[in-house]
Amino acid sequence: MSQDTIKVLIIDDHDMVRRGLRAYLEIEDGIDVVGEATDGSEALSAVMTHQPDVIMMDLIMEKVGGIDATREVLAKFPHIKVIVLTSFYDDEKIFPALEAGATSYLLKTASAEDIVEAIYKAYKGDSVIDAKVAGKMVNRFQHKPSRHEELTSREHEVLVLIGKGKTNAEIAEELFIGIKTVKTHVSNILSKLGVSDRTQAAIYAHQHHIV
Amino acid sequence: MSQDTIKVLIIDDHDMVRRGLRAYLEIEDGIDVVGEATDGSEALSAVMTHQPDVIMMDLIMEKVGGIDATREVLAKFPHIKVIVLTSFYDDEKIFPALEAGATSYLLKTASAEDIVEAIYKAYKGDSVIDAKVAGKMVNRFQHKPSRHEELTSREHEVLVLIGKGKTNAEIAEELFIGIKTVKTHVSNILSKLGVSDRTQAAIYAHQHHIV
DNA sequence: CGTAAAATCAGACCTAAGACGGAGGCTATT
DNA sequence: AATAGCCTCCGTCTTAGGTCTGATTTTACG
Repeated sequence: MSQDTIKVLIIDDHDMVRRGLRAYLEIEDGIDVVGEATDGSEALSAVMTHQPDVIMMDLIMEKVGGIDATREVLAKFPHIKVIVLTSFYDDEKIFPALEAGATSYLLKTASAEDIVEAIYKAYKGDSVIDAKVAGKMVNRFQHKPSRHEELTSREHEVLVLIGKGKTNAEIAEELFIGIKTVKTHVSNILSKLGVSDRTQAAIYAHQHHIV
Repeated sequence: MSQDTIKVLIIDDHDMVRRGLRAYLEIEDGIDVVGEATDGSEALSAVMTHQPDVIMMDLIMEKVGGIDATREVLAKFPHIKVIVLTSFYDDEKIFPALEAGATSYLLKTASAEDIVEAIYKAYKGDSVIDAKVAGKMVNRFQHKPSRHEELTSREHEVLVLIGKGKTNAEIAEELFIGIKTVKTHVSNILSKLGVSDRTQAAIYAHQHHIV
């Protein structure tokens, strides 16, 4: 479409960040910031209004998060490139964002050059992944499908209750099963997660946001 | 000192945020951005170099966090006003920051006007606390000193290890004390936190980000 | 229909965890 | 000098947690 200038839409609830980003991008001849939105819920209409080529997307916003917004936008406009630009790099954010179709994943510690470069690359169809984030991705591919995905639904249910600090007796009562059965589930959970007691399982549950 | 212009130092590891902030402040006649730092470790030297009246301080930075930096700076320059400007508003950040001597606490969702106003107020000695943060403070005063602050340093240490999933034996080994002693500490921790077993204590530790 | 996985329960067994009570040494504050 | 809080440790006792082996029933799938 636009051969020379890339139309960029900024979606971020931090006014300050939008300002900073604009400052970066407005001095670039090849880039034109065509609009802004302050929440994922405004994303779709902003996209329709401004017809951007690239979206700079924050992940954590008041109403609708960036991941959902990305999914929505790409469902209707699959040609748009979404660059995630956020402060966080934990597993529970990165992978859903990429699954939702984000092209690149940058951290807000990125420099102006990094960001400008990422936009040009995204426009060409290339991806830029922050080094810290890339490290996480490597782990993901080297190892496991996040062990707890192997849990059966019942085991998952039990793990959630462990994560809430329930005792076996309480779990049994809550699930209308016997304590012996709960113990069986707990044992299976522990070995599947590769941990050695319920406390570590509870920690696992919290670190993986299963609570 | 400076009757008409307030000298402001920005400390934040997000280049973009620094840009945005500068954009806000540079159009203000009464405010002069005299310098920047990208990490808490640079804070002290930057303060000595630029002699600011007000510091805009991010909390989460690579090496030295904003809370420690605030403490350091105020120890040597108690007349400086520190405005915390961050994305987070959980208990474990807010209160330590205020205890460290921060004057105001703003979120990065704040508008230009909010920030400019906060700087003028801070310079006069007034505080500005974001509404969301203020809500947390009210809770704090209505209720409790976040139970775990009653923990002794040793107990806190033990709680951290519980939060890492260690057994009593492992904790004993790691702290060079007897298992019996660990048990005593654990018992005290449980009753102080108002929980009934180590698993709940571990969950508590994670939810309050003491890990 | 046959098979495999999931869910349920049982008994025997062992151990870590936690409660309770008591106690001595250390340090800081008054 | 004395009080108070913290850290350390001991023994005893009870129970919750966890393993292992094994078994029955239900559910799902080809």
